[in-house]
Amino acid sequence: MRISTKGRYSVTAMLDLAIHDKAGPVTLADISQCQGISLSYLEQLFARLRKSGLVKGVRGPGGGYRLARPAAEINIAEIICSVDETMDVTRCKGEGNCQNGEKCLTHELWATLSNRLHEFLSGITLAQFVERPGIPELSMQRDKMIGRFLLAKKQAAAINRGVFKNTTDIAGNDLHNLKSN
Amino acid sequence: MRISTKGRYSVTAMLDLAIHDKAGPVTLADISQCQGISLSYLEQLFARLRKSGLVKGVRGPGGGYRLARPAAEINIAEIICSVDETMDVTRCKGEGNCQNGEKCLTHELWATLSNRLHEFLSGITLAQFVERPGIPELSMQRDKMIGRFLLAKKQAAAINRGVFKNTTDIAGNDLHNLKSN
DNA sequence: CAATTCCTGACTAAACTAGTAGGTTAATAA
DNA sequence: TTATTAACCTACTAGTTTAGTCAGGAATTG
Repeated sequence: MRISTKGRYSVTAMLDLAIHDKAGPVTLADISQCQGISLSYLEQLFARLRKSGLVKGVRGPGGGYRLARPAAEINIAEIICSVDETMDVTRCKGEGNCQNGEKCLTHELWATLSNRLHEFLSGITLAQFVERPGIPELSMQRDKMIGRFLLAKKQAAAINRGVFKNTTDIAGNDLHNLKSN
Repeated sequence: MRISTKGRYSVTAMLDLAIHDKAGPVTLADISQCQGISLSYLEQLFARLRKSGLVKGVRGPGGGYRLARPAAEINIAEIICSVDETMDVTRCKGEGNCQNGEKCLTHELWATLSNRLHEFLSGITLAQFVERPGIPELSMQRDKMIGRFLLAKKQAAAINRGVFKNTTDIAGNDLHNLKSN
């Protein structure tokens, strides 16, 4: 496991998705502007997130990205691993021949530490962050302030088209069961 | 906080130091050979560890590196931070102006996660790993197997010179109070 | 004295980061 | 139907970091 800016960008973007998940897809252009990350770079990161089955893209106007699973079922370790391909844990590459055909001790110790770190990050879900008290209100307030009108517009349009009639999208997770690309 | 191979190398090397601390200084050449890390690269890493006050060097024949403090007082986060200079946590660099003069939400969330990670790694000491059952025995056994005779020789020589008479070096931590470079 | 080992600085190939550029494809709105 | 939107894809790139080499100097020991 390795944690760099790449992983941080991805976690940040995924949190953004999780916060706005109920309002429909979030465009990369939106995230790019809000978080100060270049659009093309975001596209590269999201290509990996998509391949890992963490997000799904919705094309066309009103499209964007949304979580492929409920926020409660996505943990931080997954996100980081999908963009920062795990670095080789040991020098001997599993062969374990660094000490006369046996694994040397420190490798084993490091592997243990590495596992513990992974377990720790696996235990933290996106939902845990989004559901902290005050976050939804703050989020909505700030989106209005900065000009994320797109989401509001999209949501209104969707309601007009009757999109929300047959799903519980606005309230939660049912949409996650729909088929994707 | 960022975790890369650099940090892994350092943690691995520090664990090696901790394991052999009772037998006296460990040479970088030793670690280099055992862990498969180039000597000069190790020297660069140890320059930082030394500046951070985590290790101290002992020059001359029979010299090497040893922990500057007892293994129980050195945690993993310190080691990683001393070689992998902490990356900037947020885009707005503490100015918090990324959303109309306010910190944007995800930055705050990421900062929280980052802190939790740091706390987690701070809570793990070198001693916790070294003192796991069976480690000292395994360590000694393997050192003999692979040809870490240097340590044995050094230790014998030290005993002959009476080095261990006035300290509890062979048993523990008293040597840590001696002055260094 | 010679050998050992830390210590320092300059240099470098390869990899990674963070982006740019220039498209194509699918869905929606006019 | 046509224009627009936004995902999706590929190739390229300046700058940084990684992981290392090389060449020497300084302290300590035998």
